[in-house]
Amino acid sequence: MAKAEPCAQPDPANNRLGNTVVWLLGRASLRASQSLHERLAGHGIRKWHYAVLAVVAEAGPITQAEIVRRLGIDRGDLVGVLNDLGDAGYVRRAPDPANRRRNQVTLTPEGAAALRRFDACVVETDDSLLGVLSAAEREQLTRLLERVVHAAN
Amino acid sequence: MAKAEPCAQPDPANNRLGNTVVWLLGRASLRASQSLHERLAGHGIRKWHYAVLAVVAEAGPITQAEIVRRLGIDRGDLVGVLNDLGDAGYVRRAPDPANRRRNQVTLTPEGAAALRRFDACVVETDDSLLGVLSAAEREQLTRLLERVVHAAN
DNA sequence: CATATATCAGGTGCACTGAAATGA
DNA sequence: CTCATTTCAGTGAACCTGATATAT
Repeated sequence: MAKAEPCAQPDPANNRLGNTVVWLLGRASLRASQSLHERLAGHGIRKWHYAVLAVVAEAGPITQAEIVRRLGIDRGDLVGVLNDLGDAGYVRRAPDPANRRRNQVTLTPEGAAALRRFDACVVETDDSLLGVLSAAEREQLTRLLERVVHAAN
Repeated sequence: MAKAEPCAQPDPANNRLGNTVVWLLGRASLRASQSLHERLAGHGIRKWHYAVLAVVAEAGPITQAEIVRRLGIDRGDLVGVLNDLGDAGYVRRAPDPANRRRNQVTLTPEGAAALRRFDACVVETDDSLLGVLSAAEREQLTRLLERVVHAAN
């Protein structure tokens, strides 16, 4: 038999960071963000350009305040992103005649076409990040993350 | 019977963001980071102060380059973090006599005591973030994230 | 000479805050 | 007057690059 040492388990007090979800999430998210950033940079956009384009495409004409609520983007940053997307001809921004405080943001056909090109970046990012997981594990991870995110309202 | 519509499944093409791991990771990580940031701010430190303190405690006397390798912290930012930790009396920084290019970073007893106080912040962050998951699911998530992070070397 | 380490300077994307202007 | 919406200005933490000084 071996010595009386208690089994040489990995001491939890000796791996403070690697055992915490907050730390693992940060590292995984950083890698994923970097990967996505590189791919989107090839199209001359950043992550919020893609996200805003996607939510405008899916939620139809939408106000800026509603985009903020759905995406969590900073309200000030959104102004700049919409300026960029407008300059590129991807969206139009017009005051809502029913409530002229609001801006209605609308997707253009050019924006819809561009979004379809950008979609590949996100898919490729997920694929490259999750290559070590089986399809079932990937699905598991997605579901667990969804629940954590939706709970943290 | 209802209309001939095909079952009203959530259209995958109509939820580009919510179905991608890169996006879910980003949102989950942001929430977790904010939670940790608040708690550590109560002790007057930020996340890298904690991480550096932890790795110095666990890896004994260690050089700055090795801290960078283990944590992924920016080499320039590490200089400022070590200045803060040194001013607080939590670590000492001295040139390695065997290789005077290197600095040996050592934990002080005050640093060890402080680290034990800070540990609660990370535990509380994980607990508050993962309250919706069962213990088994929490373990699952940790394992999946570990594999993703370790694969993305 | 080249290499490794530590430091410094600068820039960027992103999250946050407060304040202003406009209109319901 | 209160409230919501948009816009603008400024701040902070984190990540990145390049350059410098020092020692191997």
